[in-house]
Amino acid sequence: MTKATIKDVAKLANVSLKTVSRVINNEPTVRAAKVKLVQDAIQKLGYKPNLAARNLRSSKGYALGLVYDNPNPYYIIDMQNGALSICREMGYGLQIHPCRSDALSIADNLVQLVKNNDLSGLVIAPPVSERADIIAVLKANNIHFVGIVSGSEEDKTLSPCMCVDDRSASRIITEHIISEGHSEIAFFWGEEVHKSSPERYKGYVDALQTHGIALNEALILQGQYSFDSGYVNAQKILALKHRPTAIVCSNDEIAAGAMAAIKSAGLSVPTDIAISGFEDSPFSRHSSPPMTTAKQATETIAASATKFLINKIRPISQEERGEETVMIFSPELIVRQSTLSPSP
Amino acid sequence: MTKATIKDVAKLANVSLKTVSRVINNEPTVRAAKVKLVQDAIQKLGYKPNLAARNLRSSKGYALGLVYDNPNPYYIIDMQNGALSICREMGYGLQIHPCRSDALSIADNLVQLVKNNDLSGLVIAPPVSERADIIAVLKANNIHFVGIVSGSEEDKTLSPCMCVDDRSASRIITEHIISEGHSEIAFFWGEEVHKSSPERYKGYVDALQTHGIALNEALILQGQYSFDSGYVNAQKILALKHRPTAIVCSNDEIAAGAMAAIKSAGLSVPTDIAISGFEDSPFSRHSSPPMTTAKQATETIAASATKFLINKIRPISQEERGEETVMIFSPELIVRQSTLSPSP
DNA sequence: CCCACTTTTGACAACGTTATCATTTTATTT
DNA sequence: AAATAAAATGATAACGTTGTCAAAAGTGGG
Repeated sequence: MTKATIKDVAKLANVSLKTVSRVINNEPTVRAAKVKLVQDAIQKLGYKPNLAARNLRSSKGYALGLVYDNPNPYYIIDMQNGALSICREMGYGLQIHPCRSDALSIADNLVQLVKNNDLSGLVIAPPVSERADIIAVLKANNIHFVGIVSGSEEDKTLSPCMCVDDRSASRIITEHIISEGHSEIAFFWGEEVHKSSPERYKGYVDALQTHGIALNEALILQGQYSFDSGYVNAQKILALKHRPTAIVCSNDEIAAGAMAAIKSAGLSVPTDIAISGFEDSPFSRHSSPPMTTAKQATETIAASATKFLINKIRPISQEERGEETVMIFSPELIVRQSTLSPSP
Repeated sequence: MTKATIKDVAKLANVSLKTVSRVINNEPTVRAAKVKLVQDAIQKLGYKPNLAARNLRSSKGYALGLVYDNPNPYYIIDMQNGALSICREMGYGLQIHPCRSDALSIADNLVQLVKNNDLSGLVIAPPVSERADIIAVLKANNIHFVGIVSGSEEDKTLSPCMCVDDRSASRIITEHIISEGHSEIAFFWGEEVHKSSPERYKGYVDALQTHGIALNEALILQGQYSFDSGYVNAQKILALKHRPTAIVCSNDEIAAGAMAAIKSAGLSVPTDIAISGFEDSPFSRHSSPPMTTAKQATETIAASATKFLINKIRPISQEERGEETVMIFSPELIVRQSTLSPSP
């Protein structure tokens, strides 16, 4: 009773072990009548296949791995939830694997991870997904994976991947700001290791060019994806003799930092300086004023990536299959007060 | 080369399969000389045990599950990282399992989860860990687990568990506020399903009693662990003809909401009303003014829980063992401007 | 109704490990 | 040095599933 095996099921259904196995894996070559017999027996015994045995014989793994190196908990959680929703649907477990993408040994670590935990594949978030060397090692070791990356075209190299079109989104944000009457617009970078940051920068540049606004190097500041970075950079901007009237920030945290700096200098957002973020973190809605930002459908993207990966891994069951290797997702502009010029 | 097995190792080391197995599982009854032989062979071949085979034969699982139902990403991430640090050290994988603690089927789901994914045990965060019915089912199904709960004594029932002493921490926060000269102090609850909230309430009451301050029902408001709840409740408080001079909030998000409401009513924190939170979320440091709060060592707690669980699961290897069934952790008071009365 | 052909089925080996228990080696006692 | 106990080792049988391949059962054409 504690543990029904295929043997028990076979006995009860009066068929061979192999036939039961066939039914379980719904192989097509079993007569309908027997299928029913077996299924009833399975039902009656409450039989559950033994994972270990199955994996041993078929050399398949236990779960998928989710690899990331990202300081933003909101982002990670969305990612996890997206991946998990599909894993559950498909009967996979999900193991998480945060890591430092700048560690030297990371590629080997990932290979180890897969072997040691018998994972069937990896879903890899940026920026790990954007490191060509790591990807190469994975491919060399025949590890199934799918990456989530920033960027729209060029990087077919990194396939298979899900792409987030940060560039367009950033362009759209910037154009929104321009349409609010600004022409002196600063840009705050995040880390360069995250490819999203250069992409977002490109989008900013695109928008300026389209509207014939010249780039002003003095208004473009390097930094990290952090509150403090935004704070510090905003102070620098405030110290300029000729201040910009808007700042496009690479993410919400930077924007929050910038906003704090501006307020503590006695100025106001958006009247004195307009601010935009990127990511739509919960706090962007709660800041005062609420923050204009771009919302990535992180959960959806992670879900798509996971679905793609599982399809890739699975013994091509009939129709499913044939999804694209590269899918593109476009973040959505969310306009809030932090960029809305008071009506004249 | 692709895959070395025990057999290969045995051949190279010129010993039997079983001896190799013994070395791998460091069983004590192998002569040092042979151990060395075998280890060298393992080294040379780059041998890695096959998880599936091992699990099949020994009917053990190879990953732990982390179960939680908590809307706070910072908390979850800390939990995950704490658990993961130990898992890695001990060679376990970690599967995550967020869930709705109010779902009826949750206990069964957990049992399924363990069976389907061959998990060796569960680390369970509140509030799931606090539901006696779920715990009972787990015990009935012989599933190894450890819970993380709020509360200091009474609940030996829920053992094995790691306890967070929310009550004392809340008392300490409240006493700090009293020592700043307040005596009209409101309290904002979180959800009652989280046992942390009643515990924190008790701590608040303890402090008032100790200092001979009478409880004022009008200042005690139900709510949820959310920004909006804090906002709404603060508005209610502000509408009172006799306003309190401080609010003790059940967590940081509530506090952030309350702070926002107070500011948008044109009042100031802490001059008009002092505010305290609980949890030390990153944004509590970045709010203006920065927020007094209590910091839970979430990562440490999760790590301890995980270590405990693994010790429990493992074939008692010599010395290790004998940890307590109930461990208590005390959050630490962090004083920031939101409760500091301006010096007179 | 028989033969060739396709579909369905089952017997048995195999996956890589650990458990059991008998055997050999080493240590201890007399 | 023999006898006995203790420790170390190995041969072989599991664990529960799927892969292989041959046998059995249908199907159709003549």
